[in-house]
Amino acid sequence: MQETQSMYRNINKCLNCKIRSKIFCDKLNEDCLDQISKEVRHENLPKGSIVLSQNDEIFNIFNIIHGIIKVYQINENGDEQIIGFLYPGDFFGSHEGGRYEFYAESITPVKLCKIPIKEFRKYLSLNKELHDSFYVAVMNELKLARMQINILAKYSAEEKVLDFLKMISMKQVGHGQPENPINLQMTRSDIANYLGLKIETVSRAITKLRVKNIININENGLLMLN
Amino acid sequence: MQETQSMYRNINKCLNCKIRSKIFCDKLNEDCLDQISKEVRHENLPKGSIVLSQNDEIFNIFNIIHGIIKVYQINENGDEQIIGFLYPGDFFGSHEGGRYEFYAESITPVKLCKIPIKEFRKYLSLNKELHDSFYVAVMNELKLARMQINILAKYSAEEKVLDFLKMISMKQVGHGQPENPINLQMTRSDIANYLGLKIETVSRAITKLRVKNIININENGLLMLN
DNA sequence: CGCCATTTTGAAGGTTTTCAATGTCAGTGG
DNA sequence: CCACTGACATTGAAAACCTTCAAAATGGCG
Repeated sequence: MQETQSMYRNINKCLNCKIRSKIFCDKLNEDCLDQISKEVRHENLPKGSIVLSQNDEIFNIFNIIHGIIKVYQINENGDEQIIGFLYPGDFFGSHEGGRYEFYAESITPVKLCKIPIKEFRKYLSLNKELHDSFYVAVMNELKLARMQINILAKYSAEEKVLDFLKMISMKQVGHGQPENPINLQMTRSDIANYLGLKIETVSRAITKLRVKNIININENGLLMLN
Repeated sequence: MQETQSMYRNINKCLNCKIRSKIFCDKLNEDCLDQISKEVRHENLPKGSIVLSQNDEIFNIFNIIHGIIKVYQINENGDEQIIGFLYPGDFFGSHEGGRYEFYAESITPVKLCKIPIKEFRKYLSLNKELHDSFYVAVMNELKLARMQINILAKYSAEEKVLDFLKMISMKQVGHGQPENPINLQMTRSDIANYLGLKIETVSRAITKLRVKNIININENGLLMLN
């Protein structure tokens, strides 16, 4: 009886997963979903939780069901460098070499789907579609990294901030939110770090954009005026 | 007779490939190497050749046997952004979505191994080790992209240039050259573009490093004095 | 309400860029 | 053989931009 109930819950967890259509799990058939849902755990974490740490051994990979994660590396000088903000439907935690290559920290309360890497690898080798889908996800990471390179190398502070706002707007759309208003859950400090600027410079850039009527800030949040 | 000779040449091409130990082809057994060597073409191109173009349909992927390739994207503003320099043993040309995501241009005379993507995919799906090896190569690209992000976001012009020199030195070692002297085959303009600086700033940074006795430039090339 | 953390604003200082000129080097033709 | 040319690199000075340091304003939360 309890067994049945447990299985029922498990099936629900993956089969009825809100973000499944957006991720590689979409490639799994009902049987697979049934099986893997016995292995995955859902975790609710408060804002500011370190989900995984650079150089730690990889035991799990994660999908974001709800909330926002910031991803950063500590470089050889001991400086923190943010390399991405992840939204519902994004995954993280798979790296070559057995160890995580960055820190992942929640900047809002989050709900995560935690998949043991060992189980996941099993499904990867069994399911070619899953494998391909996973490859697409990695290539997408690469695409995002190169977008960040383009922003860092080319643009002025004002352009960087504007581009950042557009990117966040797109991320929102990606998980079913409206593109406007833009909900900046991260601090100015995080934005500055991501863009290779100082916090005061980001603040001034936002002010300039406001004065130029490119954006507007009111009680509803930050609005893009195009 | 001619058939035999042709096959013999083909076997030689992959089996005796100078860079095989450094790339995913290393995972193929002799039978596979024999088969695939019938599909690959070796191409010798002069300096300044555009090997592939952003947004073009993908027909081939490439391994570098000899020479140096620069890889760059044209962003929405029409600006060129260099995202990497590739050396013998590096591969390029595989992207998600069926179209190349960057330009690849030789900055020295190059010898390339050109593999039809269709054939390559066939071997990928047949050979799990090859698949894994290929995945490692993609993850390595991601690692390099993130190194570039760290350099672009954090460092001063002088630190950027010094880091660039170290990176090129490592690349040299990676394909069997000594770490010193550093052979800068790319122009100052390319270095500046890669580092998000102007050519004059790169030039000044190199001068500063020379004055500080961190590097030395003589008829042998650029020497790192550590 | 008042505290603390975060954000904004101001002014001075520092670094990089811009514009301009000079220097270097390889290839070409007189 | 040497001057000329064009591409690339270096240097100088002024301007622009970003950072630093300092102070004021804002906003969430006990």
